[in-house]
Amino acid sequence: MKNRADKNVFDRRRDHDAKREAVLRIAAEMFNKRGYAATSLDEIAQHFSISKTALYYYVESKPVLLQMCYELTLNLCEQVMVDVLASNSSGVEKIEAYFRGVIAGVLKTGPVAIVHEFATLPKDAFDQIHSRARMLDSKLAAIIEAGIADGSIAEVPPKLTELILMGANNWIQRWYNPEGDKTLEEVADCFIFLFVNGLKSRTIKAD
Amino acid sequence: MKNRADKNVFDRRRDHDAKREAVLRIAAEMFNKRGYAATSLDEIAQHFSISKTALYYYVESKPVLLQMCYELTLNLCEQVMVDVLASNSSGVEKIEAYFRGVIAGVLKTGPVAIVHEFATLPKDAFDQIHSRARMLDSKLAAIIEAGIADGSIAEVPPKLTELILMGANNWIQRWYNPEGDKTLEEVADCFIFLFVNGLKSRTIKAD
DNA sequence: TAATTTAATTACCCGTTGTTCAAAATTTTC
DNA sequence: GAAAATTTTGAACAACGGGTAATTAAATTA
Repeated sequence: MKNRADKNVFDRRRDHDAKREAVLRIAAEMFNKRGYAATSLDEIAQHFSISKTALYYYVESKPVLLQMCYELTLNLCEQVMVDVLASNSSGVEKIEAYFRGVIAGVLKTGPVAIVHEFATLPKDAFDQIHSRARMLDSKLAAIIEAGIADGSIAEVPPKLTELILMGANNWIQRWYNPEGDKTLEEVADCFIFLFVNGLKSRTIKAD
Repeated sequence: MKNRADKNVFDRRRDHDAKREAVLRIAAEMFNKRGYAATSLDEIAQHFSISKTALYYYVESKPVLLQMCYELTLNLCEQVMVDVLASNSSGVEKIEAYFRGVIAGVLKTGPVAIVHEFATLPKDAFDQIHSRARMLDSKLAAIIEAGIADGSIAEVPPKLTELILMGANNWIQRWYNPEGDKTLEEVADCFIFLFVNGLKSRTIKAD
């Protein structure tokens, strides 16, 4: 469980930003695995073998910590979305590229969207995060609609499909273990295969 | 938000079991939406307009309440699994039947698996719930393996596929709103279509 | 080495929340 | 209507968790 790399960051060299980032990363990880409310600042501090109070040198408050986790994730997702929209590929290909990018990025760099616990955020932060998340949702749904129009995607309800896809994606963070026997690429491949090709075996290749 | 049917249950007629069940149901719902730690007994009590203390007449403790929610869900899922395994249909069909049954049952009758927050359960309860959940997981994976063998399912990694499917399924409880414009059948249909047929549009039908 | 800045700690406050207990209120039974 | 059983409440407790203040320790600069 103990990550020596993270710990060494706190070995008394002055590197405020690096430490803040380390805190953000494992906070996001713990929030994802156990939930925001169930994760105490004490636990986060213990992970670095420092006192709870020391965290306040890097983070304003627990809600703000959550907010920063969200922002890190949203920055990444939005960037992936921009790249995807810039490409002139078909609808399915865009969906595939988006989730591949998000799975690789979010799970690799650590910080992750601690899915939908933003009730405890300060009002203004909540509004901001919430609208950014909804914007991503609607862009994804729009891609699906466009995919149906361009003939690359079957006739599915776009909004519902988007919710299901996001759900499957969000859940990955709960069980994925970097030290496990599955690489990120394998997870992404399986994810994409399931949603694009489906479980059903096909003797006739359509592509 | 207020459910008059639930509330009337508490109008001073003696029906211990009915009241206990009502508590279980909305507790499960709140746990699912907000998370276990983030849901206080006060909030649950307020939903019925009774005092927090009154809950203890029906429930031993908060952890045990969580445990009972899990058990309700596991009972349902295991029953669906038994039915599915009893049928002599192909692998894909079994997968389809399982998720259709679980989506309909779990989301309709209310009580739901408050996904993976069992860290706070009493040790023995934890072990019990955990092993039952893992048993379901492995049975699902086994169905996928069998489906690959019988030729109805494409060559996917069974365990990974199972995790992704379960994730998508678990997440539904977070966003599904019975008062919304989508029926349970529509959700199940979309879910099944995505995983069985995939997003990709197909002019050539393989079945 | 002294002075200053940066980190981290200890001790403490306070609100929330799970839980208990004795007492009150209500319903049922007789 | 009285007595007994069943519900519900209100007050109080203990533990925990977020947050603050004062203090100490370390590291940088000079």
